[in-house]
Amino acid sequence: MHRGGGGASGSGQNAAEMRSFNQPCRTCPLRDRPGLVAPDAGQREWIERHRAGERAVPRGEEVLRQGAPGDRLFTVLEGVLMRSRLLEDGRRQVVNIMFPGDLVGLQAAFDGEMGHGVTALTDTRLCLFPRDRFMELVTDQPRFAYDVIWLSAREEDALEQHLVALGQRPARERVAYLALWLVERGLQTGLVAPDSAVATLHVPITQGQIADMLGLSLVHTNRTLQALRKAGQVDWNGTRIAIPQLEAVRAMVGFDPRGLPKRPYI
Amino acid sequence: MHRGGGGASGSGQNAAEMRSFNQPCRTCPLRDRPGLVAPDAGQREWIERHRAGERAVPRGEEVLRQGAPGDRLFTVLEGVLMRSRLLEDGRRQVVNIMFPGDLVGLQAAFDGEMGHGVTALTDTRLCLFPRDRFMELVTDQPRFAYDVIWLSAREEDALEQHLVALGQRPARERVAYLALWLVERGLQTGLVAPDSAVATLHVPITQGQIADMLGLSLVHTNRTLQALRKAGQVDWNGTRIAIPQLEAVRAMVGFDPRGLPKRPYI
DNA sequence: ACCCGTTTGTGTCATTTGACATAGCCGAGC
DNA sequence: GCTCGGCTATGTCAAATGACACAAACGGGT
Repeated sequence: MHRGGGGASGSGQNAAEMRSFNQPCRTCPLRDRPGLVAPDAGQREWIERHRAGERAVPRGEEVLRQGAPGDRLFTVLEGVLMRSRLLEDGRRQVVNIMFPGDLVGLQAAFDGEMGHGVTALTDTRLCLFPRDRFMELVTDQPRFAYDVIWLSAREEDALEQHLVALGQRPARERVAYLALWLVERGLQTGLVAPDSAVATLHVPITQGQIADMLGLSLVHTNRTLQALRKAGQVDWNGTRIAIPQLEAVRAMVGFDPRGLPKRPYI
Repeated sequence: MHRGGGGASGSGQNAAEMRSFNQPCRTCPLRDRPGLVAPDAGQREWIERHRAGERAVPRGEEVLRQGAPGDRLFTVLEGVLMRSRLLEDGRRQVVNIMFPGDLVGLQAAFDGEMGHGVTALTDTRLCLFPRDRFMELVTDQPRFAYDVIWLSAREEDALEQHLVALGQRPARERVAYLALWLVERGLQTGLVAPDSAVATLHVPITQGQIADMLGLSLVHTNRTLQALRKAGQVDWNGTRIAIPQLEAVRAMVGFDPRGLPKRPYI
């Protein structure tokens, strides 16, 4: 993990640490998110029939462990999570960051086993579907099939963008890219105020996690963050990403505004 | 593209360079591939009704151009293709390599516009679906929806693996990883003889393309290839990837045998 | 057989990034 | 208020990788 240094943490998580409860879809916190299209009443009814309630996961907790059986799927209702893969020797790659509305665990639903772990970066609420019931939903209701494919395609697109960043961008651009990507996702999901002078996303992410996402060493990540801060381009401390000149950073990173259609969710 | 050097190519491709023809699904070349599960007669009938014939694309030709309208999808019937993204300034990231049975163009079917280009590495045959007809197929026939989601999940998994390679592996491991990944895909799709003493895949890939896939410079890629060759681990020339000790390389790369379930196709 | 553009190979040097060591900081728990 | 562990910061040095320049091999077209 982030090239030496750092502790293993490990964190003895178990299902008991999640609180479980149930709210009707009518009151789903996703309903008013600006970048999301809410399902209609008919769809909500189907969802309510197939889901298995909600889970609250506190910040830092592992939601799904790599290698665990892929017997459930989640929609993120509230909060931000991190998806990461561990190598045999302890190196870690953070693969993507998940925002409200995102569907988590799809790949393992076929593989049988989670290829990556999922950890809550903030306190989080999740909407749980047992695998089999989810599959019923998808095969019985074409509209959901369509939406799942839609979400899949978007997730794939995000991974492609990250791949480009890792493959082609030097450290500075890479960090700026990630900051921008996160803020844009925040804008989409209503976590970033669209009108404030400086676009700002509040999420606690350590420099070690940034390093593990961007394939940089912890030390170099630290120095790059400072350079960007001094240059006034990106101000990223442990809990807050601020991008003073959004347009300038968009230009540096070659931001593609195509990435902002309204997203469905389930 | 591969950090300076190299030519732009460009290649004046147009639809006229593809030959178009039609074969019944009964004779689809994918039917006997070892790692694929063929659709049954009922499914074939639906596919035949929705597809718009085949295309033959010669090696080197661009099948889909980045930025083009995403109004069609392909299943790869024969051959190997490359999916890549161009940055504004000419840098290029090869995102993935597509094998027989893979579905191409799904993401653009929603975005409206191709986020990446697709180029044939070998002479290729494709099975074409107009976007709208494909969507009908998926929404009318749950079985297809399931398979498309399955393929999506697998593609996502592949991109995650590549992401790990770019983020966490040094050049040598990276190249070995890619060689292994390609050979395993070849085994799965019947392009690599499973019983031969040395696992070998015949695909013309230039060192520049390898560099652009792994985020290495052309020169460094060249040197790394030579090192691996001298070490007897991977023998990769422009047209042929041979892995003398498959197990040794699998160990070096931490190969996860979970990745080899039979794949559906459409 | 010849030409010419592409691809591969090699030497030398510059730059980026990583490693290690250490110090300051900050929040959680006693 | 103190201690402790993880996080952030900084200095110095080493290693991996990239840049440039050029030569040799290859391959397709005339």
